[in-house]
Amino acid sequence: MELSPRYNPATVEDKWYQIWRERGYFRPRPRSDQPTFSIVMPPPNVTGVLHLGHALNTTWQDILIRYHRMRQEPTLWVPGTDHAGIHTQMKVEELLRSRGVDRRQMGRDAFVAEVWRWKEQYGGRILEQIAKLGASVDWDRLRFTLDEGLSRAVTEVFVRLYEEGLIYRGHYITNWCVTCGTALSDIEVEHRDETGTLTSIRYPLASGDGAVVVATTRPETLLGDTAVAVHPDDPRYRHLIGQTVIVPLVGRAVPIIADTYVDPDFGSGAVKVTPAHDPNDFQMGQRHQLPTIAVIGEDGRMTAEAGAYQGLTREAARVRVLEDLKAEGLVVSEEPIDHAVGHCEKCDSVIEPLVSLQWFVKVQPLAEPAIEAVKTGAVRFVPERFEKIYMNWMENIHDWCISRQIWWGHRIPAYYCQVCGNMVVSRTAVTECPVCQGPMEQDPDVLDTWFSSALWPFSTLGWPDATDDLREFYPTSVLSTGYDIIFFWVSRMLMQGIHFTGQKPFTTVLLHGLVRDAQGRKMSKSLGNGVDPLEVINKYGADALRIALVLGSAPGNDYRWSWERFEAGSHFANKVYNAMRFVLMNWDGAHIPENTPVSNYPVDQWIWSRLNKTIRVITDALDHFEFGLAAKAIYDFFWDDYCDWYIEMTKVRLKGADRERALANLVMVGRRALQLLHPFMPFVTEELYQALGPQEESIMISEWPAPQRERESQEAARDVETVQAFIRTVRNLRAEIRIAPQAQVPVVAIADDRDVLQVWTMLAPEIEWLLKAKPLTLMQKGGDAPTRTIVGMTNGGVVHIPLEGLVDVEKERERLAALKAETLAERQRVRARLADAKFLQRAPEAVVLETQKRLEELDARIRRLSEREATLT
RNA sequence: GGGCGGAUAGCUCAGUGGUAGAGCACCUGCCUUACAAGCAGGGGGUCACAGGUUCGAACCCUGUUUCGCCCA
Repeated sequence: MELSPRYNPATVEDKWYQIWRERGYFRPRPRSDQPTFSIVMPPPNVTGVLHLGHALNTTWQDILIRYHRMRQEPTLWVPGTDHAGIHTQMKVEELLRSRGVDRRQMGRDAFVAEVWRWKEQYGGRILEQIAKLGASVDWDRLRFTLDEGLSRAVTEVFVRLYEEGLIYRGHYITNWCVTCGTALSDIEVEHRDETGTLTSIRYPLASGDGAVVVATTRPETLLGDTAVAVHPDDPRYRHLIGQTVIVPLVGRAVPIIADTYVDPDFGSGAVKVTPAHDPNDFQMGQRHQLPTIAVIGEDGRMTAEAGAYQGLTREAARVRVLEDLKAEGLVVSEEPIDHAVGHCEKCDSVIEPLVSLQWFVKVQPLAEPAIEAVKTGAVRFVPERFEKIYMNWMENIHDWCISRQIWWGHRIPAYYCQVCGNMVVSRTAVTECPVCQGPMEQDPDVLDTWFSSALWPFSTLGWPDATDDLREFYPTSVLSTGYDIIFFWVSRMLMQGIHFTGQKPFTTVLLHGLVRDAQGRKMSKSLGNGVDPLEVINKYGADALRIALVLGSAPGNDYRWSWERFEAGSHFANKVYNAMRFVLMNWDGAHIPENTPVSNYPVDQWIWSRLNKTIRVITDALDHFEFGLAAKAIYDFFWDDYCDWYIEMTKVRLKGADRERALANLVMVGRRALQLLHPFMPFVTEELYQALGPQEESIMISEWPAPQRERESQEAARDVETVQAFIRTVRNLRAEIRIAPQAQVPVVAIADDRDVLQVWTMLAPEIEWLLKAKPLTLMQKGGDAPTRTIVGMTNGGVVHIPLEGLVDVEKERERLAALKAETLAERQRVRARLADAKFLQRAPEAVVLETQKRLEELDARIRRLSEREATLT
């Protein structure tokens, strides 16, 4: 077989992805009584472009999916995209604006049609990118949150919640984005500390008898003040409660009220109350039946209620109000203050709390079972610590504002009579008022995008219909996502899933961290510190990207990307490729059946021991979502054990009579190594597995390897380790005296006893081969020790490299002395430990035995060193 | 203010009661025909600090410092 010495991922990856897809491997195998394994992919935004965070998450999921598929479980991974309401609308609006078109001119229907056109054209991009990663998703089950079926689920949920009294409509204060022109939920607001000015303003008492000073960071809202509040127990103000003050500039007489919300230690201990523009003031307003006067409008400008200030932006109004207050001598003080300011998650403008008519979900009744599910362990977070974060949030949850004043999304299924105002919430369109037969119009608002995402685990499987998919694959097994959307998404899926299906939507919540740059900064467009995964794939291949993302990643931990990591990944892909290329160059292609007789050759038994252990480690790690550990285990096995030792040791047998047996084991172990590696690096492993004469049509559907104890031997493993130590010792000596690796050199080794000699002798061909040791003389202690040599200590004996005429006796003596000092120091430590009665008494027997063995070896080494020193001439 | 996480080799990070690890970087020698995207060898760490528990602590507990995140 002709193979290039360099692995070229580009020629391999697309080919295999297409074949897998055509052959239907991504679809779940037919039903059986076996438990199924299923994941619904977190739907990326249709506007999205793949970034490293997606790549990491997709890789993790694909690893799990491929692993479970190889375990022969019916396995399903559902792909899809999210319509991403505000986000997509903004994007298309921007596009239209560049063409000089405003959406309001177009009208709703034309605009929505435009967004659909955009979606059809670009919405599939991110899916193609996910395919490039090798994601083995079932494309036949591709879903979109605005699909007909999913929209039906959304309507059904809305109507049912409404009927159950868990959805209501009303005038409440909500977070309003003046730029996006819509209400937002609490979690869509990002609070950031900013330095503002705390202005203390004097409000004269109506009695003319003095004044009350209040402090505020938003003087412009004073125009809408309808009270001043103090703490009921504050002795400074107790006598004023119930009195009236005059709001400056507007001259409005408002009461002084008592409310425990007021913090007596903040500012003057008295606060102005603006129910229309502050959530806490709104609450106080409700408690005290205060009027609500909106002085700031939905466009962020002052309303008619603001009188002379009407039409000014809120920022300009702040300046003017301050000027006017100063002119009247009412400003007592101004001092800088750090305080949290809310910003729109999407557009970053400062959020304006406003009172408006919105739809809300009453969350608490839904939250309770969702809390319970995590408490009882029915749903588990990985890593566990996020359960606390989830609980904390859920136990303090607020009602959820779900209406958005935009056009792209699921329209609220509420209809209003244009004549009598009657409202109907309905699964189907209502055109005629059931009360007065007047014309009905649907609510213009759409639902929060997360409302539909919350249904994703069951809506994608066909709910509300009782489909086979639901029966078979719901609850899903794992939900893998970033810890940053636990509140937005995970909590809501749990609530809705349990409420509507009676079952948890998933068993495990697997959380990955943020992907950051090498300096630990978040990736952002403005910093330009991100990297396009496609660029990495083009440069190094998807396999390299995947293994680099997984090596050293752990649930919940942030990941720092760097080109070096990707490069290391591509080196490994190349290593794997070349190892198999070596096997293929030697192998004539003859069938090597899986029931090939067990080899009793120690090196073969050793590699099987290593392989079996690796299988156990990887399997256990994957079962516990320890991707980094699993990847490390196969990486180390492949590179260190299989390549650096097994292949190298096997080369000598490939030249001799034992060639067939060596090859058979090379191939069999190689196949299994590829299988273990397949979930991590699907493409290169398939390419090579096919070349190695597969037992199955594809590695993807081959059976996950099980340890084969009959092929391993603990004794052989120990013997090979003894020889490895021998080889390392000699290599060390050779390096020290600068003997070129390919230069032949005589080696004389003296074993302490017959057992050691036997082990060495048994593997003499490998020793000779790997060390270029010629002649290799193995003997037992007692004969004539060679002179004029340099020596090294190894387990059970001493090795000599004779250097007739080249040995500097003085230098060698120094070297030996240093070595001996080191060994003595170590023996001292080990002896001290063994002299401790408590250690002997309390440490596990195995540890004690190991320590004793170690002391014996150290004793032996010191003996050998002394003997050598004595004979050095 | 409350909570969470990190602090381990020059850099990025694994490890998690029993002799400190990897990748990259560095030094030395090698194109030893699978791989120079490689091989062999090497240097480099009071595992943030202080106490405690333990026969034994990088690992468990307490506190401190410091960086970061989330919530209010």
